[in-house]
Amino acid sequence: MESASSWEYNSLINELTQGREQAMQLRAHLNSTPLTESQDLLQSILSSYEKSLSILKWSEPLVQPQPPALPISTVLESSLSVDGSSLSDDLSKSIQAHNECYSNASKKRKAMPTWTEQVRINPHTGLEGPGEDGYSWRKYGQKDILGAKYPRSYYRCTYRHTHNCWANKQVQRSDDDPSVFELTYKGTHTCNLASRSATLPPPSSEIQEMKHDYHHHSNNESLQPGQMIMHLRTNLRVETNDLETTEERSPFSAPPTFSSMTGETNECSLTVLPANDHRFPGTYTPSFISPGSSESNYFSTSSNQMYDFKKIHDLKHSELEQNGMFSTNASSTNSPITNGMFSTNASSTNSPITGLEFFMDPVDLDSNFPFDTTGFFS
DNA sequence: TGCATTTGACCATC
DNA sequence: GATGGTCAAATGCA
Repeated sequence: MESASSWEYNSLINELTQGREQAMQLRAHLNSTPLTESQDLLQSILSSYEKSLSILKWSEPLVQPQPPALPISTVLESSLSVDGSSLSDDLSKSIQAHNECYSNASKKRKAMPTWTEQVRINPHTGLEGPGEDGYSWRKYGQKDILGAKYPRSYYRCTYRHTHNCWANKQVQRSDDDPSVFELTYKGTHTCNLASRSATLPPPSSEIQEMKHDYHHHSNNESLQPGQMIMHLRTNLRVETNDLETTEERSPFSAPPTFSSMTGETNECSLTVLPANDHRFPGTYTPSFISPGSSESNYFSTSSNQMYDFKKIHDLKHSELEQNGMFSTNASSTNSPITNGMFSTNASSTNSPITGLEFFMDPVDLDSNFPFDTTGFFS
């Protein structure tokens, strides 16, 4: 069904695509002369185009049913981690793969959606870990797994009884790389933002232990934000399995790249491995971290709550202001790209992912779109 | 004292 | 019977 809005949508896609192509040409020219600042700026332009295209493509009216929402971090990651010449192709393939995966998964539904993430603890800062998705988890069991070097921990949402939230997750430390944790999420949170604890609980015991070890053996090194971003970009890996349709979830959080699909089991695996792609200087991080001071003033892009971004996206500015989610303060100085930057707050009590930044290019945000970065640079 | 974690036991599935 | 997942009493901590 072709409509005026559809035509406008396509025009917008075309315009953005054209702008991106031109920016990429400019980058090719700039590559011959190492002008770091210009390239950073150019990268931010490209990122903006990619994000816009991603969002537009995901928010396009899809053939029913829509795919389940998947981590927006992976959407953003995908748009940045591919080489500059095939961004659209990769995104299209990802969307197609995701849709196929979803289609397969729908044939064999299980009781709860299940997906897996792999996260790595930063050896120097301990900034990344499985307990840092913004939700409040309560450990209810630990089990030695056959063939696994480390025990598996079982967590459930703290608000299981109070808010009837049946989200679970399992944390399994990797045998091959002890700094890597595999997180298996089962079920989606129904406790939502409003039910989350204002002061988030401490990270998983495994993470605290790891952080202790790392800090003990390291020389109190700390990575600069850019380094942390690159580290995260290099190590972030997200897999999804047996994703279920959840109407409340948004296409904004769909995974961009399905590296593998196992048709027989209807398991869909997503791998986002930026690997050694250093062409993009890390203008994203996958997680928004709670400032820890309010339940409603943060959102995270972690797997279980990617749809939060959509919720925020759907909010009118007035609503955002009323909720105190954002206020204007663009005077951040700790980044080469200062305009329109999200920066995570380092005070989240249960997250070692601190000090990370989420850059937003000016074009992404309405000039009236308020953000409060006041507490982000403490 | 209340809450979170630990850990052995129990249950379900293959 | 083996294994994974969950329960619940015991324990620890602030």
